[in-house]
Amino acid sequence: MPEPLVPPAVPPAAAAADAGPHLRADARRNRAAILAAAEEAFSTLGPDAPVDEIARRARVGVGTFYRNFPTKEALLRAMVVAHIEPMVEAARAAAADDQPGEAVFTLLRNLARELSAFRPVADAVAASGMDVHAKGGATSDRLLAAVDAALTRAKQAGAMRLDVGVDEVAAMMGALCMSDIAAREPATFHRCVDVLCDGLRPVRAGTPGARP
Amino acid sequence: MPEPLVPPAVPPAAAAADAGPHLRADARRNRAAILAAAEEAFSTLGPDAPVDEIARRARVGVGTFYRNFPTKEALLRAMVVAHIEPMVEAARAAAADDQPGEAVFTLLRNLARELSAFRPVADAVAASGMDVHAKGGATSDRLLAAVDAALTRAKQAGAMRLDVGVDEVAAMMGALCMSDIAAREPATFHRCVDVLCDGLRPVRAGTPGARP
DNA sequence: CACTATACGGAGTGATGGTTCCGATTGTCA
DNA sequence: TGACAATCGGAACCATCACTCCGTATAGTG
Repeated sequence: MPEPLVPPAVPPAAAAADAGPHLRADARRNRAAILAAAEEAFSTLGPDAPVDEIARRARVGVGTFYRNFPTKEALLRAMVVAHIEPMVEAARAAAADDQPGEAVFTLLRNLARELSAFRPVADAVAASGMDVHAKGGATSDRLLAAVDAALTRAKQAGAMRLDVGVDEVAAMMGALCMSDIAAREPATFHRCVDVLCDGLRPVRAGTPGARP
Repeated sequence: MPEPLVPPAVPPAAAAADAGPHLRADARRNRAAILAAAEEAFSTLGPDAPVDEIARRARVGVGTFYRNFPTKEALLRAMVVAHIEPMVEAARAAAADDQPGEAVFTLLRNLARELSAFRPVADAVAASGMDVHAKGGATSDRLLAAVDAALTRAKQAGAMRLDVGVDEVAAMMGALCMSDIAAREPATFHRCVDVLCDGLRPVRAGTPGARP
């Protein structure tokens, strides 16, 4: 629990990208610009896009960068939560859906899309030494838990085979979305996601297998 | 074509890690030591292990490093072919096997093992800018072709569903083996490979789905 | 065993990138 | 509107890293 206590009576301040309690208008604008620029820079320039370049794209000096994020790692952490939070929401919604069967599969397809958008950031995180399973642990655990809940409900509804767990699903989804196939061959990528989803459905006798 | 002409009548010199035609004994030893050290360094220190560190682990000066490999990229290329060549062999053997059905699946399991050993190198290649689909293109294309042949024979033998191609198989195998699940959770990883293989078998009516 | 071509080691170089510092600028409140 | 405090910009700093150079050591040969 990083937040100590007494959140200063400004509960839902900025949903955009949770900044501190009371930033000056330009500061807030700059912070958002930096986040957007970083997103673009990592996508375009690869996992180790320089800070100077990110600042340049945000039309901001490096000084401003380091006032908003004490270190490059801090920026990455912020980007991670910005990406993962919506996924957690989606997973929770799917777990609460009253048609759990189809909900998981649409969830998985949505996660596939968002995870592959997340890839450049994940690569940057990996390249910068800090490993996700220590730093972002809390966040990614929450995602796993939410997905697990959705899977469980789908199993209860008989829409999913029982002999695969979150670990396997997460591993395969993660692997697929972090691979460069997602960016390079969208068509093949979607085929793979579909195959994966098909593979999660319970094996029914008499299912016609191959399409012509 | 970097080699001009007149290879000095020493055709099959070194199979270990194709060095030049006639190196002095210590030079040859050092080259091998560097390759081994690099393997270890990339595994331990991550994709951008410094050249100095590789040389140190090989108990060799940086000068020696650069005499054996004109550039870090050259080292990476050498490592790539060193990894991929045996896989090509294995794939060809599988394609020539007289039991194509089971041969593909053991091939895939072996490839899974060797691909995950290859991962640190692949990451280093990716991190160093040069992308595999241009530089190592020739080599990886040969691997793809060999695997394709094996798949085709398996399909002819009726051991594999017809509606997936090399692209899908390569994408999923690559994704799975390049993900960190292989290193972090070997058990889960093997489960996933098994699931993938199962998914490639033709869908037979009446197959009992979930194990208890 | 002596001699020479070849290989060795590691200090030095230039470039790149993360981080700091401080004078100039600008938003905000009285 | 005026003044203060917070923010801005970017030059400067330091560490890291790929790569070069050159004096020294050694393998291979007659």
